[in-house]
Amino acid sequence: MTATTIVYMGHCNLKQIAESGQCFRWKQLDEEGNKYKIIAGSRLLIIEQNAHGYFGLSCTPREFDDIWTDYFDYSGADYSQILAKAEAKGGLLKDAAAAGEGIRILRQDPWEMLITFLTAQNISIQRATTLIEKLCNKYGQKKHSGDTTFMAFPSPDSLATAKPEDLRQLGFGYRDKQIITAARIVASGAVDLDKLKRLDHDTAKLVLKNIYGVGDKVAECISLFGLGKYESYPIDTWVQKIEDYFGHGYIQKEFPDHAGIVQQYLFAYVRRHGLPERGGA
DNA sequence: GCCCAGGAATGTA
DNA sequence: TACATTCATGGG
Repeated sequence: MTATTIVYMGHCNLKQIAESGQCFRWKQLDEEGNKYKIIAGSRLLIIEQNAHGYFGLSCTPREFDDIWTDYFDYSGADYSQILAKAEAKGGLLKDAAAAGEGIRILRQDPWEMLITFLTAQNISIQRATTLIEKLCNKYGQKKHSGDTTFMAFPSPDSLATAKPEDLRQLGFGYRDKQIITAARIVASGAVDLDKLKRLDHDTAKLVLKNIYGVGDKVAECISLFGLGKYESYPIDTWVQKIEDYFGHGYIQKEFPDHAGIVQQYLFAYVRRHGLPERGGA
């Protein structure tokens, strides 16, 4: 990689983030899961995790400061504090913190999150990754970074003019209309996703759910990964079991400002260890 | 062939 | 409010 910049990033584990289900355009480049090609919007970053929290990056120090520190969420939450609080609770929360240590909430483009989680509904993460790659190849713009060529995430304009039958042909199934109508709403300016960042969570969620195909879970994912709202709490089929275990609303009550981060730890736990033995908290 | 995959919209009671 | 059904498709 060219222009190697070495930086320290605490509480960051690339493999953990890559497997956390929030990013669909990370490609593992080595055997161990220490090196990835990341495409975010229309940017590319090669990143490699070395020992003791040091990382090699394919960008200049200035690009790291201007773009990637924000992407990796180094201007927001104090992860060590949240981890410590979860550990102190003991039981499953302690185990979840251990299972999820190193996960960070990536601050991604809300437009990209909208289309990504519309795509990912009711299919496996692996299949969603394949579909999104096809979408970028067909509707994205070709970009260059050094000697590497890559496809940027498609613009709203580009997807707004896509044909339903073409999306079907790619394998999107019934999501074709959802994606095209969402693209048209954003391309027309009827919904300004970036402005949602300045609204409170509940209001932003109402706007999102008003988009055809966006239900509770997808809205929470967009809010968490695209709007940077840590209080968002996506409840999927796995986390639903966790809710049954703790009692409904327990996590959000105990971590009102950071439920989404804890949700990521719990998700990491159930995917690795399966569901906990019995209920009660 | 059957079942599931980090769901959402619609209909029914 | 709480369930049930439908929607497409690929992979195990």
